[in-house]
Amino acid sequence: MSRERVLEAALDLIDREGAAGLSMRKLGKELGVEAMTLYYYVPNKDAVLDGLVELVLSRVTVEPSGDWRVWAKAFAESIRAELLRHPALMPVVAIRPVATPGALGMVERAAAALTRAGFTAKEALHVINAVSTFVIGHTLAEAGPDSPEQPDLDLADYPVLARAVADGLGTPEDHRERFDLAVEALLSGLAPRTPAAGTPARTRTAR
Amino acid sequence: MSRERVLEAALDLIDREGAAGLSMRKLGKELGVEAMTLYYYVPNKDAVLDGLVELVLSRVTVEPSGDWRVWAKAFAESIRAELLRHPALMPVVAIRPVATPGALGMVERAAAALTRAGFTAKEALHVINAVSTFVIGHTLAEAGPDSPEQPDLDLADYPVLARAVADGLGTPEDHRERFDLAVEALLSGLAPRTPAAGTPARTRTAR
DNA sequence: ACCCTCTCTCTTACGGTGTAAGACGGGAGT
DNA sequence: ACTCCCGTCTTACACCGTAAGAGAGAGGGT
Repeated sequence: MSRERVLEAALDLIDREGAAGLSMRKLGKELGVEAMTLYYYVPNKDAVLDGLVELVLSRVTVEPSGDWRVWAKAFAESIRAELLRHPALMPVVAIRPVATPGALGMVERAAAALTRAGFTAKEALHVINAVSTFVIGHTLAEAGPDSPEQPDLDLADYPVLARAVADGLGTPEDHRERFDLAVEALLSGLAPRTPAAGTPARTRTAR
Repeated sequence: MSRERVLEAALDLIDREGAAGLSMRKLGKELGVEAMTLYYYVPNKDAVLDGLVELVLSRVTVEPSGDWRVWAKAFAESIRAELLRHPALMPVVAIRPVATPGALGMVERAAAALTRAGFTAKEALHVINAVSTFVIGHTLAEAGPDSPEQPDLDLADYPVLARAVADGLGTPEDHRERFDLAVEALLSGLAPRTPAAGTPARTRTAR
């Protein structure tokens, strides 16, 4: 028994029964142990949730080399992929900011690479923020509980919407398509404000 | 007493005590009534939450006229503004898809305007999706519970990050700045795929 | 006058939740 | 043998959402 085993079982349970289905008692049962025993390995339920988010996000990869737009897109795709592996965790991820050393390290690496591409430090963080918040927002909508789909009230007196649905809006491939489209749009619109990019910009401060 | 009064009080309570502080019993007390009485006006707690999201989102405005990028940006800003008015509601908003007639009507109007700007119906919905998911993701990060701010472990062995923070990353103005920056980037990167459009720019390079 | 029905509110109760406080067994170290 | 600590369990509390139904009061029909 260990914190890791607890987190692992919790992730399993959430994948299987949804975020609402995770309770300390059930989690204990899963591990053949009484609920209170968990508190020996984990301070409280929130810590479990935080641990899960950290666990999933720690599997995201960034490999900053070459054209920054290329690896940034791969970064975005990596986040989306890891998140989609555990759709039921999305509401949890959405809510909790991650500030673990691991996550910060990743951000730092990406930011450093961006400064090499001509961005200032602050701009670099803006880019990372834009990409990651976008991916979370998008994936939330994609993996979240699908809309109630109320029986017949929302028929087609929304012609444009109806047309789009007929053209395949909402299918899984469509989700991918609109993710690609939007990420590319976002990245293509981002650029170092200082026009002298290409080669690493000279910084005025000693580093 | 009415559904509206219930929702109003619920929003108040959430603004004051956070999303976790909203319980049927407290909400009843707020209205001088027993908890179970609320169930006469509302089928269950989830319906209250849904109602709140709808309520807040119904105050978002779109006025599609002129350059689509201009009103789309205003649209994005309107969403952000309404969401920021009730930060504690963010986690709730993030989780629940809205499919009320009102919301659909808004989407329909925006989509129709976009088709007039040269987008296909599906592309139009993609644009709306990109903008709204982005705004939600971004605002979630902005208004969500701020990071634990663990005492001293995360000092500056993250030089780029430290530099950015020193430059004002994370201040309220910075949030606005990066929102503007990102929305503009996103919009400038979006365009009807079919080049034969009404008014939009015909240059394919990002400005 | 009666009663009936409808609208609204309350009471009681059940099965769940997170977790604080502390008891208990057993192996390790001296 | 005695102590100490580690890991687990028991019990308990305050809270939650809500199912079931009782009861008060108003209003109309006869």
